[in-house]
Amino acid sequence: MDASDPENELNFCQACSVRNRAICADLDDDEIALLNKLGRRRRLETGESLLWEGDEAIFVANVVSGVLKLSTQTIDGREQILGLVYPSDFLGRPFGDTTPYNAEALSDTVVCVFQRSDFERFALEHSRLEHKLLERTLGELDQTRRWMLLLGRMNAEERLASLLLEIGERSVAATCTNFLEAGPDRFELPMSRQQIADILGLTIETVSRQFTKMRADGVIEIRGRRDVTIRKRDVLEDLAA
Amino acid sequence: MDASDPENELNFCQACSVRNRAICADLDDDEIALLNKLGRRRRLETGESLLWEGDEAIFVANVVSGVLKLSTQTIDGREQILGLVYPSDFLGRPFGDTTPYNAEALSDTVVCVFQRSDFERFALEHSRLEHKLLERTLGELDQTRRWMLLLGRMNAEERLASLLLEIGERSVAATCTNFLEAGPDRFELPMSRQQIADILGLTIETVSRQFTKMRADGVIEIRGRRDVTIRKRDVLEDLAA
DNA sequence: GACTGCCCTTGACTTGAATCAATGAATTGC
DNA sequence: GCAATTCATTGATTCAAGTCAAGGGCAGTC
Repeated sequence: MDASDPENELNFCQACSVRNRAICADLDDDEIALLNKLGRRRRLETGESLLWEGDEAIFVANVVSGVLKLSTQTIDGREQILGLVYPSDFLGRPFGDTTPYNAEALSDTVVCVFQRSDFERFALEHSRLEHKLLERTLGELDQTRRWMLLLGRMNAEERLASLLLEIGERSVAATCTNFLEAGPDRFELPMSRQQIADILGLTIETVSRQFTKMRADGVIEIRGRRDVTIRKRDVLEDLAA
Repeated sequence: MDASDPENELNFCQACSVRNRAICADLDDDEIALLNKLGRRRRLETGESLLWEGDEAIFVANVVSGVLKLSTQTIDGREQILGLVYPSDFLGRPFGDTTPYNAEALSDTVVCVFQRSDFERFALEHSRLEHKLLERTLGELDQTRRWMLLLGRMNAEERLASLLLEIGERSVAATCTNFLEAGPDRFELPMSRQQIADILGLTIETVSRQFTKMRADGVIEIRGRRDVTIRKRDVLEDLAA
């Protein structure tokens, strides 16, 4: 048996890298052992989907590593990304019949998956888990609402500035040492220009023009396509306002 | 003592009109009696605020009657309405330090207010309440995310169509018999044109033009400023898509 | 190292919503 | 019952972002 293959570990929770940050954080060893039996690890490759909007809600999951996007679309195919999901974040719709969004891996990803029915039963019996889930859901709601101000009232420049600042924060928080190792001022974009457009409610061309403008103004530096360095954080923060 | 004044009733929960729909619905009589001691009723006049964004989170509340708006704004004053809160809905930010939005009454309103600390203590000890709150928060998150598709990807016509359909549904659900008594096809708008603009991320002029266009197309009928009748529901649903 | 394909960028033009400005209609107060 | 005020509509114009179209550059492959 290969201990480096997460699916083969007998108690993967013990060695879980998000053990102290995910909703399982407050559980004691016995509870963790029980939960461990209910879940299983699953790898997703870049571009692979875990949930489809409108499907019966069968799974819920914790993200162990990687990034996923949550999205929805209009009937005629315009996509809107609803949020990004980083390690230790929770994913899926407990206590509901249908999945309210698509979830697709933006990078190679490992998730810890539970049958929704198993998870719900466990949650109802272990209120500490349910409490953690409540706190997390309330936080997510706050963040989603902040995003509404961006989508409803900000222009293209303000939107991109806000996103860059947020990705900087999140990529540090998610990895503890983000792999470009330069704090929130240097990071790797986890998504394409089109996906950035779908997050910000813009088109790919508008996003590209804003990147060009910010680079021309010396606010950011871009190496390759995805390696971003913030050069004038104060200016960026003013823009995001 | 005047029993019609909610603030003077000894056990207002017993006669509460949202008792079976609010988060208190699953509590037994003993629990209700306890909760009753913690809360107090408060009247708000149209335009009066209950919560201010950024303030320390001191209160949480249930809406008993009336409608409130939740809003936030950019530094330079552009407002975005984050949601409408109807009877039986929950309001405020438990398990968080600061209030994430402004809450203002759109009509004369009665709320059932709790000190956040009291409410949290009660919730932690009564997991049925906490479970209800979790379900409600998850539902709110779903709805907020659906709204992101509107703000990010829909044009003015689609936005107004979506809002009219939603207000129709909500005003029936909230009042059981909405007072114009004609189901989801006739209802009173609980807000001004400016507020509709702030909900939809548009300007008042654009909203007004869309109303005019829908009326000209025979899709809706408007008497006065706020009494709306849906004449061609199918067309409106196609537009909202 | 050139071929291939996919992103991404840039330019030219269009368009939908915002802005600016004026008028009209409803509500409030005197 | 009329003035005052607020709210809503309509028109003219501007502008930011979308659309359409053409290249450019990087990554993988043979």
